[in-house]
Amino acid sequence: MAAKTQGKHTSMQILDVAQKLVQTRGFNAFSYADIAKVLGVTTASLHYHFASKADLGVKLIERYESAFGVALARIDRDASDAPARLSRYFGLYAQVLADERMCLCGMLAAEFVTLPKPMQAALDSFFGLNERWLVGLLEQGRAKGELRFNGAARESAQFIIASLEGAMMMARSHGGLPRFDAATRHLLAEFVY
Amino acid sequence: MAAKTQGKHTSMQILDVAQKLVQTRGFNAFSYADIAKVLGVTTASLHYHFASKADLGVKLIERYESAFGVALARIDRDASDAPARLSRYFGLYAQVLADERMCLCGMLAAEFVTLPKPMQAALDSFFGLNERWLVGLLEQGRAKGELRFNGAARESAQFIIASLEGAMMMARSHGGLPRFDAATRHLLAEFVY
DNA sequence: GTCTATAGGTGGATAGAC
DNA sequence: GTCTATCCACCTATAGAC
Repeated sequence: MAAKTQGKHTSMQILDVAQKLVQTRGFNAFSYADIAKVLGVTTASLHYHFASKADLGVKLIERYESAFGVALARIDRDASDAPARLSRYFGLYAQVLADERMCLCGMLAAEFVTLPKPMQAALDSFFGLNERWLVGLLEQGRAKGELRFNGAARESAQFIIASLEGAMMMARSHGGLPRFDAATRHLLAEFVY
Repeated sequence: MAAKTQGKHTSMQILDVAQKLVQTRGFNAFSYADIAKVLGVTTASLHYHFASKADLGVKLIERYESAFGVALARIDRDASDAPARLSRYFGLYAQVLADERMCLCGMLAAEFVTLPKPMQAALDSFFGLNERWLVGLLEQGRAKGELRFNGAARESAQFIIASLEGAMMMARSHGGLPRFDAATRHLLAEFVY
């Protein structure tokens, strides 16, 4: 741990704190002052790193999608059959909820109409990534006889995403992690032979 | 239409406007000024009818739950078999979405941790009503051989509620009514013989 | 019941010193 | 990069006249 880590530090810390705030309270219910309090800096300093709240929001989503992409690649690498991959995919969401957070993009989806356009576009991208990955998994799984579902894979993919986000949202206020786990068992029972 | 409707008017109008605002923007993203603008009154006047925003929020949920209870009773009266009742139940949600609104309580569930305690308690009550009604429907349907599901009815009821709220939330920003309808077809296919 | 006026607070954001 | 100081818009809420 010698050199090589200048500047990155603060921006990353800001994103970490902001992400947690959005995941727990929502984009409209946190302020620069909230972040500043946690990090012991002033709001003016935050504006140096992220000129506007909209800018911060976009960066938040982009980083989240990027990390999600890495996690999906790891699943593809480590798990070979479709049922195992699907189960691991559900596990990604469960991990977030176990930390008492809502999915960043699920929370933002609820606030969608109030968000700046650039954030809406970034959200489209995140859900697009999820959908494409799930569609690939579902089609491959069905072809191999590992998964079952009727109709277009896209419809089932959208249903799975919506159910996961909804289960997360409801679990956070009513039922906790057990309720979410029950939901994923439900989905696995439906899609896995 | 002669006498008999004094005072009720404004309070109801306020609730109507506020409800639409919460359903589209969320509780944290609307203000008394927004309501005042629509109704052509001042914010001071609104505080006469609802002393605080928290008070308004509670009344909003209570009225919503009350209307929901009436709708459920109507379903029980008009539809006799479980599949028809389930389908009608989904239709309640679809109607809300068709007006480009989120379920009032689904939206508030996303904001749960930021809400005043009395609003949280009112939300508990709303979801309790939904759950109990669904549990009754599911158990009766299974007993009659009209519906199929494994395990406790409560788990399936919670799964259905979460899926509906999630599908609504996602449909509002990504996919619209067709996506929600696809989700309900998915659920019907799963639970109905 | 609705108004004017205003209090007291917080929001995001900027200028300029260090 | 971080600070102090500040702007201006908006928020919830109240007092008191009408």
